[in-house]
Amino acid sequence: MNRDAKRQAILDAAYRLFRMHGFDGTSISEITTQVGGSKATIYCHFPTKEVLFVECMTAAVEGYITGAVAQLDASGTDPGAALREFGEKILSFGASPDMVAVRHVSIAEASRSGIGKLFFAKIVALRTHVAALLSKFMASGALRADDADFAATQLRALLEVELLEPLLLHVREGLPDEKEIALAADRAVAAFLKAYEPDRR
Amino acid sequence: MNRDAKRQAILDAAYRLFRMHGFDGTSISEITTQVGGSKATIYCHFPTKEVLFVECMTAAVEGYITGAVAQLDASGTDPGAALREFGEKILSFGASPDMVAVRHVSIAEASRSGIGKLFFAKIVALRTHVAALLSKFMASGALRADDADFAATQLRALLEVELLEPLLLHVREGLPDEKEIALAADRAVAAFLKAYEPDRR
DNA sequence: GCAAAAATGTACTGAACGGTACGGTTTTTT
DNA sequence: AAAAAACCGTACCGTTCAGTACATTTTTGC
Repeated sequence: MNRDAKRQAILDAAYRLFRMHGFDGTSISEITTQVGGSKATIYCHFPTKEVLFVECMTAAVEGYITGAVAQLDASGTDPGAALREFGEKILSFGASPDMVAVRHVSIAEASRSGIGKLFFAKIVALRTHVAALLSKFMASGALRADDADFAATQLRALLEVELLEPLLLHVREGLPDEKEIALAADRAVAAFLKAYEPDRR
Repeated sequence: MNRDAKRQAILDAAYRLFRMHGFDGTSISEITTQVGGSKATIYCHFPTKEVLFVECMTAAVEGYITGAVAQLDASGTDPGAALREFGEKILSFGASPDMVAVRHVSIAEASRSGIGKLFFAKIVALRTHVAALLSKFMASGALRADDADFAATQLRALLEVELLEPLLLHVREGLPDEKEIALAADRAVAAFLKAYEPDRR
């Protein structure tokens, strides 16, 4: 195995364990037994446990935004259809067990090495993309003209409230099925559209 | 000091430390130095560290809902004014450093002894109260008739999204000032009212 | 005032963990 | 093939921690 491949294997195993059991709940020895080799090998790639943690969580969070932005389709002309489709995709992505776990750890270890700040920055980046789409609809008169960034924030809140909080609080587990996701996206987008429909006078 | 008083003193000190540093970050010895006495005393009141944790977090979460419901004033007749007032109160309460810390720990230790489930149950209880208020407005025609429970959920999402997430992710600290809270409540309630205004036709 | 119950201090156990040392082995590079 | 780098296993160090044992003192109930 290559040096880089080894390094990546360590990161992968560490990511999986950190994601499942958090920072304190994961021991270096555990990582070595998963990835093979010995502790010394890990400490020749990463100076401390915390550096290893930050590095693999950073990569995971980077993947989060990349995957989410890919769901955005700016070609539509009807806000309802476009937002519903985006909402379903983003929910089935963001409510997946992996992503819930990443989010969980990001909050739990928020004060450790700025992993929370990083996660927040990624959310802001995603919001910017959504805001651009909303801006387009506002310019065309399909939506009421208003602060597009803030509208994107509210849309995210409406999308996430129904499914994400129960998952984060471990009240339910597993990926909700398609019907449920579609329903949640529908209810959120419906409220959002009413809140941002063009003024009727 | 009374036996009950001692027990309460232990709970208070433990609560403060757990709230600040989480479960793993707090040691029993630390609690003893804060409360006086020795470890043996703690272990004669609580069988394990986890039981102590659950007991004081449970009390804290109970207080959460009690304090929040007390903010509800069902006497008003104008939804905008009533919800804005409720929103401001609930935000300045829920965004306080103590409550943010409780929420933080509730998520971080969600899988430990069902503290997450308990927290969720309390949120549902609060939602029920808000839904009753919304129902009243829906019945009077001040709001569009719809699922009041779900409307309360969406209202909470809109209220919390602007201030709470940055606090949970440690992107900002301290209690936001009154102006900011009023603004956040205003924006959330404005969107909510638009989404739930009676149909005009 | 006395007996029972509870609180206290100290010292300890046993286990887990992060991180290091080191000598032998494999892999890569030149 | 030789030299260099990376890898491996094992043993170890120092520390921290939950929880216990026990003898002593304080508080409480009658």
